Amino acid sequence: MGDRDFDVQGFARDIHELLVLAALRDEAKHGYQIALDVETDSNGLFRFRHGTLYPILHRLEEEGLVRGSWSKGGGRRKKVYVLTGAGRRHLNGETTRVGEIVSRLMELLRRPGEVPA
Amino acid sequence: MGDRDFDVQGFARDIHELLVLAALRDEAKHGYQIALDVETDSNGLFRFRHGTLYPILHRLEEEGLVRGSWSKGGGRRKKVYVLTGAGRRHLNGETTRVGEIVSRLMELLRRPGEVPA
DNA sequence: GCCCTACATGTCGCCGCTCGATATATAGAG
DNA sequence: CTCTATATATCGAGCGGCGACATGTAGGGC
Repeated sequence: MGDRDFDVQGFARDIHELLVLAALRDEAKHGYQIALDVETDSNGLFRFRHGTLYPILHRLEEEGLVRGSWSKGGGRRKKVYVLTGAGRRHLNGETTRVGEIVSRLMELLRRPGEVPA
Repeated sequence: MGDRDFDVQGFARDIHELLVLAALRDEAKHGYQIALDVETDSNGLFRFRHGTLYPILHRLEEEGLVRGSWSKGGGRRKKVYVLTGAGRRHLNGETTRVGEIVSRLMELLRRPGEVPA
């Protein structure tokens, strides 16, 4: 089991990384688009400031979880990212792990004390 | 609605604060005991380093969510904390809020690829 | 009596991360 | 030709956790 212990800082970072990977699950997108989509899909709950987003994208690319390429089509210069195989596996695996952690967390927080409901 | 947007840093901090408040839900405890209990209750998943725990306790006391008093009984000097009314309300309210956030998060992360028409 | 470990609390500096500010550049509207 | 939205990038400030350091006590083994 993934019983390695929990790192709060890494957890916050992971949430952002996973939101990016999830946004790329179905189609390739450039950074700005990812930010817009995450905000739309979450009804404004989750949002990326660009000072946060771009460094994350660079990090993910370095780790081989996404691959970016500059689109040279006549329009604006955009760096389009696609999910790699490793990225997709990471997304699935970490989603499961995060799901287990939050489920255990909520269990502790909601535990109604000595009186079992 | 609680549609104010999401702060990752505050979220990580809140998790630690809520774990402390939850540990105090049923009985008053001193800091060291809180650390041991959280670790035990979570099977080692969540743990507090004391360099993290004590500052949090001080912060919670300043905010009036817990009240601490030095136990003078013959034993070691311990600062015993009890949950205040405000602390209990905070625990319940924030637990609900965190629950909603993680539920929306997992929804986004687990969303099976939209089947493109 | 003495040492060593577990208990118990506290502070401080480093590091990693987010965020706002700043910079640069282009497309399209008016 | 200016103004705004698009689009990417970097840097400094600030926040928060973590490891290290500091301090002191209780109790068991010898």
